[in-house]
Amino acid sequence: MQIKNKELSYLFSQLALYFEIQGVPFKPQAFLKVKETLETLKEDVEKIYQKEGFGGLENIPGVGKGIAGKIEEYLKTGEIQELQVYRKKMPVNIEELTLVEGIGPKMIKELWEHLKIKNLEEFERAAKKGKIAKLPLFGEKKQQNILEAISFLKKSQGRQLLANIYPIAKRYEEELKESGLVKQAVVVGSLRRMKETVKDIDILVTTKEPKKAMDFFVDMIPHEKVLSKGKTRICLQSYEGFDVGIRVVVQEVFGAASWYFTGSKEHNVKIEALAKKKGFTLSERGLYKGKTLIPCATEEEVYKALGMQYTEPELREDQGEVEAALQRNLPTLIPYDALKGDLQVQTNWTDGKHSIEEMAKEAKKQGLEYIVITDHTTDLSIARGLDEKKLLLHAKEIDKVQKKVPGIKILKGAEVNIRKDGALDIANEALSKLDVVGVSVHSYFKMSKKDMTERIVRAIKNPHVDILFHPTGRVVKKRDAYQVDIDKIIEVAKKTGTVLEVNGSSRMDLKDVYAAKAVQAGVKLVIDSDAHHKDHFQFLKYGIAQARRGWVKESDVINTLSEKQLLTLLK
DNA sequence: GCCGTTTTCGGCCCGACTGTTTTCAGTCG
Repeated sequence: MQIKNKELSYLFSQLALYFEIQGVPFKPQAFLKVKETLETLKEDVEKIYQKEGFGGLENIPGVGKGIAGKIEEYLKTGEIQELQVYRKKMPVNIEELTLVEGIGPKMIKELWEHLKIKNLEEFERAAKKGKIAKLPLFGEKKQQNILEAISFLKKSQGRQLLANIYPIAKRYEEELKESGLVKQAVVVGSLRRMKETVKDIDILVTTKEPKKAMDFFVDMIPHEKVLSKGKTRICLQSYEGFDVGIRVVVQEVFGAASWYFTGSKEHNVKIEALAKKKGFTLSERGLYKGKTLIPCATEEEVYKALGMQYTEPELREDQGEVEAALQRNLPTLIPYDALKGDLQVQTNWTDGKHSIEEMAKEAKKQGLEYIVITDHTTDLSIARGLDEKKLLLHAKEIDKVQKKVPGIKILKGAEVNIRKDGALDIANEALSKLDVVGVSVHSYFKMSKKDMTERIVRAIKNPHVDILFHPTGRVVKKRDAYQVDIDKIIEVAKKTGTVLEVNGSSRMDLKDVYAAKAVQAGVKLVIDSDAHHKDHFQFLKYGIAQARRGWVKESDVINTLSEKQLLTLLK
C-alpha cells in the first residue's frame, strides 16, 4: 500500500480547504487535482522521488515546482510547514464540517470566528441552542436544515462505504491464505453480507499455528495501534481509521463460527431459537446436541443440520429468509458474474474522466460484451451537458470508436435530465435516435412527495424513456433520498415497461428493499456502475450485491441478456 | 498553483438553487 500517497493526498485536501476558506482563487482546485491524482497513482511518490528526484515529482500531472516542493518537504520532515501554520491558526476539523450538506468553507469560517466551533459535536450543540440562526450567512431555516443534515450524517458515522473497504478486506483475506499459515480464512460481519456501509474488517481463520498466523497478521496490516490482543483474537486500528481483527477457531466449529460472526444479529437470533426448538444449541462455539459437538466445517452443514436451505450471506437480515429457507423456497440470487453489459457510463464528453475509446477498451478488458455511453444532457451545465446537436456528434464519435474497438458493442445513450415539471431537456426526436434512454433527477430535490412523484411519473411515461436512473436520489453517507412515492413509481414503471436502476456507485439506488419491491411487482431492473472513470467498472459488483440483498434473480435484470435481446426488450 | 504555449502570463467547468438578503453570497453538481 502506498501510505505516503494516501497521506499526502489527505494533506493536500486540507490545504485546499484552508485556501478556500481564505477565498484564494484557483489554488484550491490545483491542490484538489493533485489529491485525486495521488489517490489513483500506481507508483509510490517516495519511490519516484528516490529514483528520479525533484524532476520526477514534477512529471506527475498537476505537480509543479510549488507542490513538488511540498511533497519533498513532507518526505524529508514528515510534515508540511505551511499547513501546520494554518492548523495552528484555525484548529478546526474542516473535513468533518464540510460533510454537513449545505456547509462550505465560508460558513465554517463564520462558525469559527464567532462561536469557535471546531467540530460536528460543537456545531450540533450550538444549532440546538439556536445560536447558529443568529450568525451572518445563517438564519432559522438554515439552522433547521443543518440539524437535519447532522442527524443524517450521524446515522452513518464511523461506517465506511463498502466499495472503499471491500477490496482491502479481500486482499487481506488472500494474503492470509497465501501465507500458508492458515487453512481457511474468510471475512465475516456486515462486509460478508455486502451491506452498503461497514464498520470494520473481521477475519475468521483456522490454523494449526495460531501464534504465527497472528504475528503474520499484525505485520501485514499497516496499523496505528493494537486495540486488543488475546490468544485467539487480535484487533488493530488500521492506518485508514477502521478496526481490523482476526479470530482463530478450530476446524470443527468453523462453520458455526463463520455463521455466527457473519450475522446479522437479527438473523442469528431467529436461527438460534430455531436450533433450540430442534434440540440443538448453536453459537460461535459450535453446534451442539446436548453436550456433544456436531462438527461443522462449513456453514452449509450448519444450515443442513437445522433442516433448512443454505442461506446466502446477503439474505441474512431476518427479512423472511429463515422461513423461506425452511420451506426450501429461497430464490437463486443473481450471480456476481452475470452481467454482460454496463448501461450507465459517462465519458469526458461530460463529467467522466476518460474518452469513449478508453472506457470501451476498459469495459472490454473487464469482459463486458456491451456498454451504453450515457453522457449528461444540456441542463446539467456543470457537466457541460449535451444538447441535440452535440448528441449527434457524440453518436458519430461512437461510430468511429466502434470501428477502432471491435469485440465490444458500444451503444448510444444519454442520461437525460428530468426538469422540475417532469419534461425532459432533450426533444423526443433526438431521443428516438438513441439505443438507450435513461432519465434522472438532478435538481429541485426538496419538492413535496406528491410533486416529485408526478414529476417522475410524467418523465417515465415518455415513450422513448427506457430506464429511470437512481430513482430515489439518495447518496450513501451523503444525502437522504428525496420525498417520492416509490410504490407509485413502481406501478407506473410496470405499466410503461420502464426499467429501474440499481446504481452500483455510492448512490446504491434503488436500495435493497426497494429493488425487492420492484421485482415483486414484476418490474425489470438494470444494474450498472455509473462509471465516471476506468476504475469504476468494479462498482458493478456492489450493484449486484445490493440487488442480491433485495432477493433479485438473474432473470429480473436486463443486462444479463445479450445485446440483441436487450434491445428488443427496451421501448 | 499548474498548464500551455503566443517562453511570460492568462485561463482555470459555470449555471441554478437556497436562504438570506432586499440584490446576492455560498453551495452544489
